Amino acid sequence: MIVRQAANVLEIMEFFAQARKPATLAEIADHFGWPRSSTFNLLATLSEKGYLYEPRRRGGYYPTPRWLTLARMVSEVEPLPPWVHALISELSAETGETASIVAPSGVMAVFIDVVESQAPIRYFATVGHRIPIHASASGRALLLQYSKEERDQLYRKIEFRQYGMSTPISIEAVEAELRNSIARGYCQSFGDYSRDLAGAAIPLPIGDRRLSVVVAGPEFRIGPKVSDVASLIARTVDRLRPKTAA
Amino acid sequence: MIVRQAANVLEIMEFFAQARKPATLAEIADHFGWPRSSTFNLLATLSEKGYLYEPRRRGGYYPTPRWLTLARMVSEVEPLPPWVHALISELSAETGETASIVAPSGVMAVFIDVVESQAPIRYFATVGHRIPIHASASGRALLLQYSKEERDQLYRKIEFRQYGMSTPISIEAVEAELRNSIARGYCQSFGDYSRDLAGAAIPLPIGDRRLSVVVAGPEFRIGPKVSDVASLIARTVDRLRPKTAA
DNA sequence: GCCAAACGTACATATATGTGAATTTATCTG
DNA sequence: CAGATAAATTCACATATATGTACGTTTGGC
Repeated sequence: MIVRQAANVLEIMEFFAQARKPATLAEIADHFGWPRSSTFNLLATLSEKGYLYEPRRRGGYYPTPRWLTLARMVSEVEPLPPWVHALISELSAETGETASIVAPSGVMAVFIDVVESQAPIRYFATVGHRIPIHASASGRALLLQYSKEERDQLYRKIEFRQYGMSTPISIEAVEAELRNSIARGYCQSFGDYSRDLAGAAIPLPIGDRRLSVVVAGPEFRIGPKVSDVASLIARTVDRLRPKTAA
Repeated sequence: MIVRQAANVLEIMEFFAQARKPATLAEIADHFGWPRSSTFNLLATLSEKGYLYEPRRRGGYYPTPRWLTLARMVSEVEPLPPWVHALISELSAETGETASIVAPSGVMAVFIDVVESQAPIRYFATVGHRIPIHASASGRALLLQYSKEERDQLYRKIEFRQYGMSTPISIEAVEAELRNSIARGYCQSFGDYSRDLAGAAIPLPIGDRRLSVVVAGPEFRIGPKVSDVASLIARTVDRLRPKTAA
């Protein structure tokens, strides 16, 4: 069950991140198609808790810096080493595609750092974006770091659906693709989950964290050069990763 | 009306900001005394939206860096000029008390930047903290920047309550205190709202934003030296504020 | 390797909550 | 400056939602 008002808080936050300016109750209510009265209650709650304020008289609401304070406190724990962000910046610059760091979350894979392509046609991903772990290059690069038992446990929770033509729709199909990936030296996906989207990924264990790096973009651009992209990723990781790292 | 599940999202976020480590469903449910089933729904919602993930197998939930991404986007708009944070850092260091920047929000005043005292007994305030605008030194320093008409409009919404012995409980009392503040050259408060708490504040208009600076601490420490603190604030502002500023 | 205890998940139902209509308050216009 | 218009707020009621209960799953102890 989805908790509506919890989701609404996030929607409001995303709204302000886009709008980048204060918004009145009416504007927010209209934007989301919410009743004014409900919007009033929500905004009042967020204000009361110190997360929204009215910077100018009658100038509407805006988030307080409290979000930033909290987000910083939370993100200071186990921050990604700086070379990891440098890695995807460089990969994105070199390939012209979107490069990301991905972490596991149950049966899903979550983007935890993203550098977007600058191309007009590009893979649009954001931090927090989620994709099925078994139906994506980056996800399978995570699965490669699991033991067989761990994978088996996961498989039981996965609901196999045919997202695209090449989606693996059985445990055996996933395991086969994992074996191929090992042989190939990297993971790849061609529209497994999102149409027209292709990507190359490799595992990126950091400390005891199981992460992966992925470069993804439209199939017609990535397709011809997957293996080049994959080896670029591998070489760049080799170069940037501190030699002493665990 | 307070929207419970909206507030709960914030509580969870604050919980993680304190805990600074992943927490399982059970831990979170127990911490707040929430039913497991409700907690499950909430966590599922936050996960689905990409704000929570499970970094390790069976290692519990933790916020994704998405919070940070959004908070940054939001806070990049009209950031406080760097000298403003330097101002309160210096004031806190010099006085040993908590120094803050405060903004108006309806009948309340909100802390938008805080440097906390290092003293064992200190004023504990955080960004997002709210106090009644009429019953605080910093709030009245905001009111001084309002026109009489604007103040009158505000007064109608204020619910005058006797928070402490010196709380102004009428429009006339507030106006009188504002006159005193002008004569004195700064605003002060002795337990107007919080017991044993005293502070000195002055207006700090920045661009078209009406802000104020306040130094606050326990009455026994601040009391004897309010006017010294106030003039220190004024001098420091004069020194740090760019001369060309609007 | 088994058992027990803890944890995570699904679902029907009572209830807290979101909503539409009405009221008050503020802003715009001529 | 008054009348009109739009926004913000309040409140009672129907309904969507949080929860108690029950079930399945995982883990750690022996």
